[in-house]
Amino acid sequence: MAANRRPTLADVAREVGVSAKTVSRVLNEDGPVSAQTREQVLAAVAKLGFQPNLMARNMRVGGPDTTVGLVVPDLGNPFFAAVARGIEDGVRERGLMLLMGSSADDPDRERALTAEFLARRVSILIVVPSVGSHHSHLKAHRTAGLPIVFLDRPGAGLPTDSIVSSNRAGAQDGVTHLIAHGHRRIGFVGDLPVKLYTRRERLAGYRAALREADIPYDRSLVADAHDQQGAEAATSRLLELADPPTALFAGNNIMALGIVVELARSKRKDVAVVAFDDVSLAEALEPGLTVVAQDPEEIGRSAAATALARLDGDRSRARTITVPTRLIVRGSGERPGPRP
Amino acid sequence: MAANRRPTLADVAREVGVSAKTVSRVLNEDGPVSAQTREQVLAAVAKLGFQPNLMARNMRVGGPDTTVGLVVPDLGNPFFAAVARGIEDGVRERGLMLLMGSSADDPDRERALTAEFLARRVSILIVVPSVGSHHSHLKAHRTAGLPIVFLDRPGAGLPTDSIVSSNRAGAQDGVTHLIAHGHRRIGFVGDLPVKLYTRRERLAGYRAALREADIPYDRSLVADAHDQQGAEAATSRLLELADPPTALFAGNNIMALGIVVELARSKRKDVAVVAFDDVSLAEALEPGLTVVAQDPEEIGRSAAATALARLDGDRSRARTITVPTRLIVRGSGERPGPRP
DNA sequence: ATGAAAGCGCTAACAA
DNA sequence: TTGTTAGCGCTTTCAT
Repeated sequence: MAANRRPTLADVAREVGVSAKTVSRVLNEDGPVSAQTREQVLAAVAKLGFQPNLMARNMRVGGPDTTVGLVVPDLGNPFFAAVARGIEDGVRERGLMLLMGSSADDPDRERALTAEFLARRVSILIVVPSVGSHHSHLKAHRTAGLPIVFLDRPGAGLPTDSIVSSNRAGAQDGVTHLIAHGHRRIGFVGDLPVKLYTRRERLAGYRAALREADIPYDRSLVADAHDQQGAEAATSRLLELADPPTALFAGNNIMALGIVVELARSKRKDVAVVAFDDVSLAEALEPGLTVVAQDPEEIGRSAAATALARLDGDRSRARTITVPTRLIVRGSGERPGPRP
Repeated sequence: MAANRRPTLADVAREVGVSAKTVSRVLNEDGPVSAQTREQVLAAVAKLGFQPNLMARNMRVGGPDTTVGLVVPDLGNPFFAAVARGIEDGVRERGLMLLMGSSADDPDRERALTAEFLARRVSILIVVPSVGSHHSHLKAHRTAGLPIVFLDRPGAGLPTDSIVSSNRAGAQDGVTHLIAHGHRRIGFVGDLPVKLYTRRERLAGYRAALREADIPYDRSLVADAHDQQGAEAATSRLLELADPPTALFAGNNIMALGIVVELARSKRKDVAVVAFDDVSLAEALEPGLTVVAQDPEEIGRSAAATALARLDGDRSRARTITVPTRLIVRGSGERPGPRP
C-alpha cells in the first residue's frame, strides 16, 4: 500500500464544507462555533484520522517548541536517568516533553546537540557540560529569553543557573566518617578527566577532611579511572602499595561499583569504603555500603523549576542551587581500621 | 533587556544583499554559489548569530521530523535507560534524536504521549506498551509509512515489529538451574499487573521448568509486587509459609533488588536466588547473584535497526525479534537446597 | 457565527 | 551563478 498523505486541516474543512479557520476554531476552542458545525467537524476529524501538525502550529504561532532539550554524558548511567526523570516530572504539567541526547562528555558532540536543540527552538535547554566545553555562543539565546540551566556541573563562559550537589561538603562528610573510625590512610578513586568539576570538588572535600584531622595529603593514594573496569584496576593498584590504604573513598557511582567488585573478588573484607552517590543493592552488601547519597531526581526537578521560573519572566541574577547530599551509614565505613 | 526576535534567513539575506534562496543554498550546500557570496553569507550568519529554524525547514520539505518518539514506563529504571541508550546509538548516525516520555504503565498516558509524538510527526515510534493499551488507532499511521516498533512487550491490536527478550526460555533456564541444585520448592516473585506480558512469559518459563522436573506447580509460591518495597514484603511472606521455598526466582530487576535486600536484612543465607535481568553489584554480593541477563542495549539497537529498515522501504511482514538472554552463574543459585 | 487573505521561515521549481 | 514565485499547514487579522 502506498504511503498516503496525511490529512490536513484543509482536508477536514473540505469534508465538512466549512473553512479551515472554522476547523481550527473547533480544535483550539478558539472563537465561537455553532454546536452543529462543531459536531460535524469533530466527526470529520475522527473519520479522516486527522491529527494537527504541531510543527506548523508552532511555526505560525512563533512560540518556542514545547520541548526541553537535555544533554547528558550518558543516558545509560542511572544517575542521569534519574535526573531525566526528575526533569520530566517537573515539566510535564506544563506540557513540555524531553528531547534528549548523550554527549559522551565530548565537547564537540555536546555542541552539536545544543545546536540541534537551538535549531529546534526548544523552550528550555538543560545541559550537563563536558569538560572543555564553552558556552559563550549561547549568550545571545539566553538574552533572547531562552532559559539555560547547567546541571551537575557549572558551565563555562556563561553566567547562568546551575544545579549541583553539595560535592565538597558531602565528600568531606564521607571521608570524615572514615577518619572517625580510625582510618588515616584513605585512598581516593576518582573519575576522569581530573579537571572534571565534580571530581575536583569531591577531591577538595577529601583533602579538607584530611586537613581537619591533621592527616597529610598523600598523592599516591589518589587514583583515577574512566569506567568500572578501570576503577577495579585502580583499586587493585592502591592495595598493592607498600603502605596501602585501609579505606577507600569512591568519587562517583561507577567508581563505587569498581571498588566494591574488586574488593569482593579479592576477598578484602578489611578495607573500609564510602562512596559518593548511592547505588542499588548498596544495603545488601556485607557490610552495607556507606554512601554520600545524592538526590538526582531532586536535581532534575530543581532544574525544571528554575527553568520554568525563567520562562515565566524571572529576570533575577543567575543562581547556583546546591542540592544537599546525605551520609547514609550502612557499615562499610566502619570496617576495622589499623590497630591502634 | 527585551527578548529580541531571532534572526531569520531573510535577515541574513538583507544583511548581505542577496536573496533568501542564496543563503539557503550556502547553508544546505545546495546549488552552486560563488566563493565570495558564500564568504559574505557565512560572515553575516556568524554576525547575526543566525540559526536556521528546523521546524520551518521540516515543514517545507514535508518530511517527518528527525526524531524518534519513545515511550517507556519509567525513564528512571536502569533497564529502560539502557534500552534508550541502545536506540540512541542505533539512530544517531541517521541524524535522529530521541523524544522521550514515561507512561508509568498507564494506558491513558501512553496514549497521550503517542498522540503528541504523532502530532509532532516523528520519524519513528517506539513504544513499550502498557497493559490494557490498544493500538488500533495507530494503524493508519503505520500504513502511511510510519515505522512503529513495540519493545519489551508485544502491542495489542496492531500487527507490527516487536523486540522482546527470550523471556520464557530464559526464565526456564534460570529455574532449571535452581532445580539442578536440589531445589524443589521455588518461589516466584513477579511484578504487577499479573497480565503483564513479561511477567506471564517468565512465569510460564518457571512453570515449564517445574513440569520438566515433575515438580507440581504450587500457586502459593507465587507472589507479586509493584516495587522494590513490595518485593521485600513478598519475600518475607513467602519465607513465612508453613512449607516455605528454599529458593526464589525474581521476575525482573526491581523484584531482584527486593528479594536480595530482604534476604540480607533477615540474614537468610540459606535461600537460593536467581534473577531475571542483571543488576549492578550482582557480582559483589556473597555469593554473587546468579541472573538471567537481558541485553537492553541490544534490544534498543535492534529496535532502531528494524525501524530504520522500515523507513528505508522494507515492506516485509511484521516480525518479532527475540534477543537472547544469558544465564550468568555467580553462586546464589547454588546455595544449599533441602537436605537430601 | 463564519470566511478570505496574509504570513510564520523555509525550500522546490522554475526562471533569468 | 542568482533571483522569483509559490506553498508546506497552520493561525492571525480583519471582514462579512
